[in-house]
Amino acid sequence: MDNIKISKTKKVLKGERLLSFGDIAKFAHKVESGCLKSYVIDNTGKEHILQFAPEGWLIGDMDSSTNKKPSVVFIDAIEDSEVSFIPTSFFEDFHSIEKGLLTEMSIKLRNNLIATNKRIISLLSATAKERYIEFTQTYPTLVQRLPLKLIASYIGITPEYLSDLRRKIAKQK
Amino acid sequence: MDNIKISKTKKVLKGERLLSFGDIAKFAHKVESGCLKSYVIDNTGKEHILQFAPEGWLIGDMDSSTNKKPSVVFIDAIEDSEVSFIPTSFFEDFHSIEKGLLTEMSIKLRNNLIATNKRIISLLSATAKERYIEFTQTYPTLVQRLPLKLIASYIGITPEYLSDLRRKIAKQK
DNA sequence: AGGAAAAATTAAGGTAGCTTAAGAAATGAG
DNA sequence: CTCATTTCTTAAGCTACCTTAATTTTTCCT
Repeated sequence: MDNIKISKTKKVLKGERLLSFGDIAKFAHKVESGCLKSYVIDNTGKEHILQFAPEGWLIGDMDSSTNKKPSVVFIDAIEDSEVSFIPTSFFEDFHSIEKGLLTEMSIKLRNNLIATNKRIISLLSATAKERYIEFTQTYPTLVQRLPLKLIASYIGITPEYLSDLRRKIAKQK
Repeated sequence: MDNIKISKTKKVLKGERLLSFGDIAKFAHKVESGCLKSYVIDNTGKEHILQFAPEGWLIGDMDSSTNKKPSVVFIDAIEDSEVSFIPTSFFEDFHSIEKGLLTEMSIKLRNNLIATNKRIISLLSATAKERYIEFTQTYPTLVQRLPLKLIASYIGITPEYLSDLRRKIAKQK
């Protein structure tokens, strides 16, 4: 959260892991520079990206940190990054949080929920092509910055099929 | 929210609509009895269910009510229900909300976000069969109560294909 | 600059899940 | 109880998207 100054920032290199499957998340992270991703790995070994976190974004596993459960997600740096570590104990008990901060948190939770719901709508009701176009419109800066295979993973298709789609989209112009 | 007593409850009949595409949501709803659904309709005219709200649940379109946008979702009663109407003005400005209620809301937002994230994981990384089994385990009472075609819509498949899956699941026992 | 690694493309063949359509079963209204 | 409506099932043919694998292009490292 913007108000939390208690955490030091740390440099992490591309490829470094901040949370692993099975861990109980002790920190959330605010990205100061660079970019992180959170993702799951399915039965067949394939990676599915839940979130990208470029500068200014928060990332973590709320289920693990809130409920002290082993995490089902991984969090890795996908660029060299500077990241602050926010102890999850900090917002464990909402009752003990000062009102201003709680308000700020609620707004973030609400916005996050709205965004997450949009993604569900998209996954349920749009084709792969539509989801790709939507992604490029919603996150134009990420499109320029991230490998296509990560974008494919985020929108729920294979890199090969995304490549096909891009060719078709380019052709029809 | 549990604390909000200001809203009267109203009976709504199966099939009645509480929110339509294009409306700006003026109310959220707490279901006292019965069941509601929220859903979108895609380009091809197909319905995709975002949420079921049986007794005790809240339902609404947060994006529309927060941002005063025309809604992209519909909310209908799927059983005869008793529903309370919570004016969205009530939680429009988080700063003006009393601390206890804000805490309660934050916890609900957080839990909702955790659940919503699980659904994204499921949509990205599980097969239709796995999603169906997951649904029956997560919402056993809804499975007994709802038409299968609504469950199919929620997990993102057609009723015909769900029927196939159920036959295969039954056979392999 | 040069070689290795990562990312992207292309193409052929495959499958999960969809479409259409028709019939059977269950539910509901009068 | 009966007719109408909704739900569920079955099956055949189809398509969006996947798998595998090979090639090209780009990026990265020293």
